[in-house]
Amino acid sequence: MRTDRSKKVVLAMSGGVDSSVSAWLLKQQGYSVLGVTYRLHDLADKAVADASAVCRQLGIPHVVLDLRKRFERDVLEPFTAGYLQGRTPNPCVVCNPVLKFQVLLEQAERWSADHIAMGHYARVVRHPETQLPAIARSPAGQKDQSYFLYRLTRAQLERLIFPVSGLMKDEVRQLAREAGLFVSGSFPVAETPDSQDICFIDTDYAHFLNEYAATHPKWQQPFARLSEPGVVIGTDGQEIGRHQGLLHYTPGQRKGFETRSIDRLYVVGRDASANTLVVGDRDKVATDTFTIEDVVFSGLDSVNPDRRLDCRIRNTATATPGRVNRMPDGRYRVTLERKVHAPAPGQSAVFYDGDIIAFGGVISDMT
RNA sequence: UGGGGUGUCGCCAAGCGGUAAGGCACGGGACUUUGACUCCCGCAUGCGUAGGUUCAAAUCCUGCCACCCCAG
Repeated sequence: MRTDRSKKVVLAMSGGVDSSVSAWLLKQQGYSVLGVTYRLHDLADKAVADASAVCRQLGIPHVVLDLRKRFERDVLEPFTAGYLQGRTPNPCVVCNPVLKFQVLLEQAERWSADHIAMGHYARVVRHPETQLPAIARSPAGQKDQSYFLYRLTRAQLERLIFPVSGLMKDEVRQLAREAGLFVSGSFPVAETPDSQDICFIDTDYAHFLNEYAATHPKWQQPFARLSEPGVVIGTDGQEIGRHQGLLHYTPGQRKGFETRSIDRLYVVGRDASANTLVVGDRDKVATDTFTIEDVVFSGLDSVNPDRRLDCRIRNTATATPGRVNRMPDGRYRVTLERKVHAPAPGQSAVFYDGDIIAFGGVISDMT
């Protein structure tokens, strides 16, 4: 007799603590679990081996999907193109809805499962006003990952389960210990390090982009240009130092260039045509207004200019209250109650109604 | 080779006789599923060079070297 669809779930597994404990929890709750591990790039071998070991231990089926082609097309290409346009892209924000969660949905269809699951620290709730499904912040505070999930589609949200959503990170590690989970090489799951930085880069992004460009002829020329050293100027236009190639800088950055100033200086802007880097004092890169585009609504399906919401322009920072106003061209103008440090075109601004994500968009302009 | 000025870490730069501040860069950590920011730690046995004065000199004196400016 076939398992009831409503008790079947497809879970993405990375071999880390969060997804491994998620698998264990789902099984405890009586779900029939299918573990899925993605091969997104060539750094994925360990994840595949580790996830496989956990699945074997839990006695759940495990499939490995080679998504390298899709990942390159849907994540790497836009990421690379974004840097070329002088933006500061956030690959995770794209990868989640377009690839990771979408593939789970596809796999759930194939496996006749009603649910998909991820080991993220976030909750899925319904907004009390609209009854729309939306991501909400995790009670785990510091570890909350809701910011990276604001672009998930309604279809993805409707089926989504976050098994560790009510837990703190150390509680998850404790469960891993109690469950006696091990990854490959008999290394305890509880001791695996937290993931951090871009998953497909093991050096730094500038290094990665140059190598990527080297193997993709169409990118070679433009990236060579972005790697040419040039002049650093102050906001008054005076030359005060040298930079090592505009590719290495993003708004608000303080490091990586040399000046003959005795002050701490931050990247204010880049002039690609003149190959100059403009730097200034910290207050020069703080702003309380900017524009977002490509907006995705979640908990709310529209927004009133009077509505006060909490804005996050990066995952880690505390939120800043503010309002948004729809412009004739479909973009939204953001006005915050306090200045924030260096919002960058290409980065995302996510608006929360309390703990629930109302909507979010991509920063397009600093004005 | 007449006059004036300057030489302290890769870059700025304090110090002005009492035993080398600070900022940037750089290296290492913390933080971080994006870029950044932030926070810790490290970083000149030596102050252009050779002597001298002094209990004690980057700080005073002298020679030399280098660079800059003015006057040729």
